[in-house]
Amino acid sequence: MTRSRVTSHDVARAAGVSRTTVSIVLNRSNSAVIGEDTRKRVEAVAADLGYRPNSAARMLKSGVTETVGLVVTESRSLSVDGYIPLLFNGVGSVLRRKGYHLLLETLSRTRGKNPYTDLVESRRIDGLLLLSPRKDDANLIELIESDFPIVLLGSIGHPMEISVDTPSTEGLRDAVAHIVALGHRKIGTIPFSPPGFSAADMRLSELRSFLFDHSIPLDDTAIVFGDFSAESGFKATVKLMASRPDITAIFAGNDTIALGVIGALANLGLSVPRDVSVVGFDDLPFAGYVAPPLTTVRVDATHQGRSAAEALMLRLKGKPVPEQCQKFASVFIRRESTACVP
Amino acid sequence: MTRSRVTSHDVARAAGVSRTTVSIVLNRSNSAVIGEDTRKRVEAVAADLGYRPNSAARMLKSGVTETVGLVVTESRSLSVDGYIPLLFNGVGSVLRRKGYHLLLETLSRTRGKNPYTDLVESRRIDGLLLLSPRKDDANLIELIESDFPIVLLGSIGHPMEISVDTPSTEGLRDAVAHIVALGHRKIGTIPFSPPGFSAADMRLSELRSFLFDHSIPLDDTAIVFGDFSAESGFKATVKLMASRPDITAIFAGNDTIALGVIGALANLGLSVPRDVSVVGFDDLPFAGYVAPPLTTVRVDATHQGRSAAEALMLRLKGKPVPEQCQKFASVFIRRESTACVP
DNA sequence: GGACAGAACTAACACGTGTTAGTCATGCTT
DNA sequence: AAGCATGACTAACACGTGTTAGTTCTGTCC
Repeated sequence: MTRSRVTSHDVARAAGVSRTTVSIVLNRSNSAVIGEDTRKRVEAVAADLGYRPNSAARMLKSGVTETVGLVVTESRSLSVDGYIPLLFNGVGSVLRRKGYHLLLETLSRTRGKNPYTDLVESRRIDGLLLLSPRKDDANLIELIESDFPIVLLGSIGHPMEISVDTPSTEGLRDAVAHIVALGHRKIGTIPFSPPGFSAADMRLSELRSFLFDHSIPLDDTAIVFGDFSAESGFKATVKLMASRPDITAIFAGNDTIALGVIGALANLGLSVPRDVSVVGFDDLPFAGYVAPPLTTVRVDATHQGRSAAEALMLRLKGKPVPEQCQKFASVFIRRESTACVP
Repeated sequence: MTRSRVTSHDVARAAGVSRTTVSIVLNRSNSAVIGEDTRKRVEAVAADLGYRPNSAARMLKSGVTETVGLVVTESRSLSVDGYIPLLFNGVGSVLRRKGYHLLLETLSRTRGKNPYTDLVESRRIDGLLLLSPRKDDANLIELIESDFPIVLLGSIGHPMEISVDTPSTEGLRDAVAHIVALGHRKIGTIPFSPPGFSAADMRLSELRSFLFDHSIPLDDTAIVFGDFSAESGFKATVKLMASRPDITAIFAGNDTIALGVIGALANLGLSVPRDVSVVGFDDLPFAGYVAPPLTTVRVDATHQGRSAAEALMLRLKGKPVPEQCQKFASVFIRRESTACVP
């Protein structure tokens, strides 16, 4: 199309050898022994002509695309949550090092059938990273059981799955202990997504359970669901404080929501942390630098991305993925958005 | 590898026709007329067998990959700036509709030679979207002049370039007028990146010029460079206020930096907007929901992404890209992070 | 002196597709 | 009745690569 490309045939002719020889030299294959001088000459000519193997031809022949897909469901809303970019960074750094490419697929919920199956069946990718998998995804389960290399970021509890998950347990437990120690008893929460997403569901049930350990109930009036964004945090807080003005501490589903929570409280004339304490989640890069600096639970998104990519690389080589790479501890980070109950 | 795939050959045999007929039917080609009943039969068999054309073979034959590359330089730091995800969203929505795929490439600055040229020369993509291009990028200039389909997000002023840019002019002018009307005369700024990036450079020089129109100088002591992040905004503000405690208004390079600015001011015991006014940039989704809601200059990132993708689609079809699609006005958004000079 | 091993290569196939040129009926015009 | 357009297909090539199964040549061993 744009410019007539230089093929291995051209290199062969220019170097006065056969195309096979060129291929063997450039791929460092040892299916045949090539003399030192010939090898040098071929390499020089290839560099001189600026030869680049056509990736499509190579994929076709070898069946390997050196590409992995990263699928982001629209619900794990790409645009408003600061978590995903960090994850990209982690994934990207590993893939770059391994010479792999990343095919980013954003799903609209409307496309009902076979969302990522297309990628797999058209042989466009060697493996798949899937963000925020859903348990009720029949295509996904089929894909997992077909033994296609796939790594989940977040678990759906399937026995054959390989997942890299960030359970909130430790950090959240410490956060609850911290809040309770400060004297708070009337506690609300704004999960980062509507029910159905495993990570949010798990955080919510863990929160309930840890509070219960301190004999503090978390009833439905204290829960208003958000959707990743600061806007949802703002609106949920307005609703929450209208129905439960007695609340003195709020667990936000993520740091972005926490920003909205603080914004809404300020709008209601309440100061953080003097009147209400706020705990975030994720410890996004901005968390320590806003007003007030966010008390939060750190989940290392970049690390999760790296680990997922590394797990997939292992999987692509047919090697087993060690269990201990699949879980990360979270850590409670105390800053200044929490204080004693007024 | 995983499972022996079903090829067009299999479909042909199962339907009792030739492979050519299968290809013609499924591609709705009109290089030959196929009878209605045959067509139905082929389609039924293909669906039944779950046939998916092998993309590598198709690429090889047609020379079209139906993939575009999106290159993000590391400096336009993916992880800390909320602008890029919005851009992705815009790009993604267009590509999805057109049936294109997105190859995301993150560059590390260290890889000196031919960063994205590889993608192009290995014929892995049909076109390229490049974020934050640099004027001193020799590879880029060569690529543009080779007539490869490439759309820049941000301009480098090359006569042959096609770029989708978001000049800050209108919104920034209004923002300056607003700040001046509030009585501010001692004004500082924290650009979103070190010198060298065209967008940041342009915002800075426009800011200087608009201030000059009101006879207000912007000398070097009032400028501390940031790097997209809230952290950089925080630290730059600490430095700025230490050397110039007389400043009463700060133009932040983007909204994320503005968060850090507000955080730092709070840390210094200064309240926004009572003691110092802060103007953000971009109007990211959280801007209206933080405390205080950010006065900012709106730049529609999603729209920019969409337009860039559409421009590239046109370019790929060999059609001209209309000039008016390549520039967007910015809009001043007044919220509550600005107030009268104390 | 012939067998033989190995070095240094090459001819030819296969990967799965899209497309061009060609075949063979069949019905219609003149 | 000969020509001819048209409908309905198919054989065969090309895309650029990696690889298997040879082929030629040269020096060495019995």
